[in-house]
Amino acid sequence: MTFSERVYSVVSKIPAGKVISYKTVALLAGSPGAARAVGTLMKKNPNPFYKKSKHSIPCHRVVPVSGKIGGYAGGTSMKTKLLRREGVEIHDGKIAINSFWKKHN
DNA sequence: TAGCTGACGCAAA
DNA sequence: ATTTGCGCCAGCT
Repeated sequence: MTFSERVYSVVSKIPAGKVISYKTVALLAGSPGAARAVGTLMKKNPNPFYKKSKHSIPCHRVVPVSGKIGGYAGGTSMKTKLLRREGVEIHDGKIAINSFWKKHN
């Protein structure tokens, strides 16, 4: 199991309506300080969520710990729309703290 | 093998 | 509250 495989595995488990930070993904993937590397992987994402296959990766649900939108291959405005469509609360370009996914719950 | 890059994070200013 | 600088790590020339 490579780092990238673990990352994609974690991201694919994020429930709709919730988000997770790059940092947390890196942590769950077993490499605590690889937040930046996670971003690289999302950009290279081989399975965009809209394919809706069971292997799709909802990369739009991965955001910065700062609560801002962060980047997105299809444009940040698109990323915001997608998140809102799934029920994520975004006010003035900031994601509500309660929208962050917690692995327990 | 050796740099270079970036959808990040954090601390200092 | 913002902006800037620097460290980070895996992937890609």
